[in-house]
Amino acid sequence: MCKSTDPKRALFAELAAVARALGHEHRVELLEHLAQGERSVEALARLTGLSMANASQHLQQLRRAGLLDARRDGKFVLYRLADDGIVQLMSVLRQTAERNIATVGMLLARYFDGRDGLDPVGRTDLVERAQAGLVTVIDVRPREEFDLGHVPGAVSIPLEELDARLAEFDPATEIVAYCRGAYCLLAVEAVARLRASGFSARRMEDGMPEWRAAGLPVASG
Amino acid sequence: MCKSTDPKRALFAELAAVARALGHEHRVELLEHLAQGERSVEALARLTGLSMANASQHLQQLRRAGLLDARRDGKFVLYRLADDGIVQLMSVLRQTAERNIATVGMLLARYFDGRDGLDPVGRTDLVERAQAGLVTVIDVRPREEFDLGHVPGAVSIPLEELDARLAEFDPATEIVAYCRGAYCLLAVEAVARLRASGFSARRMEDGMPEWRAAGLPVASG
DNA sequence: ACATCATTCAAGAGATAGTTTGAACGTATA
DNA sequence: TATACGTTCAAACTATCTCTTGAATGATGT
Repeated sequence: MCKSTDPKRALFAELAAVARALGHEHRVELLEHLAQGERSVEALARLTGLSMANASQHLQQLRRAGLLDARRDGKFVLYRLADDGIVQLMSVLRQTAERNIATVGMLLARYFDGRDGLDPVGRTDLVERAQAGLVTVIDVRPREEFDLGHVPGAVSIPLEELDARLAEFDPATEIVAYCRGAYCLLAVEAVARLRASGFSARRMEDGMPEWRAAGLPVASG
Repeated sequence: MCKSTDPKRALFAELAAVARALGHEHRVELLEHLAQGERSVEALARLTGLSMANASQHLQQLRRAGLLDARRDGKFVLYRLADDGIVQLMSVLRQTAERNIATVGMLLARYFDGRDGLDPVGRTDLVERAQAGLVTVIDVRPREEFDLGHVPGAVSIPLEELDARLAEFDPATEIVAYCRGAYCLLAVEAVARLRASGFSARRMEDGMPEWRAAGLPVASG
């Protein structure tokens, strides 16, 4: 049998260490730049907007994980990918992210689609108008995110349930949809589908994080 | 809003979020078990030695990253991989780790050393050769895992039963054993015992999760 | 209703990671 | 030798992650 418990754990730890090295936005960005060729710390710091010390530390972390090699050339230290396979790793990671995170796939697929040219609804007064029954506010994020906090009076309708639940809406009332925020297009998609079904629908500006940051009331549970 | 100052940054952040979900030893181990099929929290906690609460939290983290789906069945919550592509992601991650981290290579070498130095059998053609009677394929995982899906034509012989069932084998036919995957040593152990008993035996490359991910036929029940 | 079991939640202590700051190190040019 | 510049180091603060504990939730069976 897998008398492997010990060594297996060690292998899992190594895999996790490599994954953890990829687990920071700045390091992903650095790798993306390095995929195009050797770069100095200074060049990378400039490209990413990081401080030199910060960039240097992230690069060393990537090197410790075996993802980068470094060599000295004059006063510069040049970093490069340790292996072409790392490009493949990034590529598979991106595929997984695109399959699994609605945000990414929709961002890439429909960003320039012009589906949402119309003006979004502002945050102010939305709660009062919702509670007065003048508009229906729907939260199209996954239900777990709704549970963690949502606009008071909003109804949770994850995007995948939307088509099945069109009957719940009053055709005479305008629908306002919102989602995660800056880069999330769930609400854009929801508005497009609602309009295609004949409803009056608009998108709320930004999303939940901005709502929260604006100090507006948040309901939960 | 969905219009971004920098959509690239958002993409990097999503990639990093997925990678970070893989960036912990326990979560890698959980994924490795889930690659075999659906499992309850209790089963995973037992398999990994984690407390229920801890296992639950790691599983929820993986689900939030889009790597797992969960469904309720009676009093159990069953988790499974959200996508077969995740097996590929793990596989590429493993390749990178093995290429780049000396310790991984050393660990693997130490474990397979002397027991299974010889080349494993590839997946291709294995089904035809098995059905033509040219080889005997045995599945040495526990029977529950066999029932959830196995290589067509394979015989279920959990490792504990192997010694008692040696008489079932034709000494003239080569035996190919497989188990859970790259880190599972069930098949290595089986091959070692079969060879010690005078049979011609080899290991199949990887295991069931990779077989499934390769789109090859899977028998069940 | 009640008890039971699997799972999740909530809160807190302890550990780890990220960023900034300023100083130290190495290499090149004056 | 002295100076400039790219890079790294060290320390400190903050934020985030991990794990444990004990209670709450949800489904099942008596």
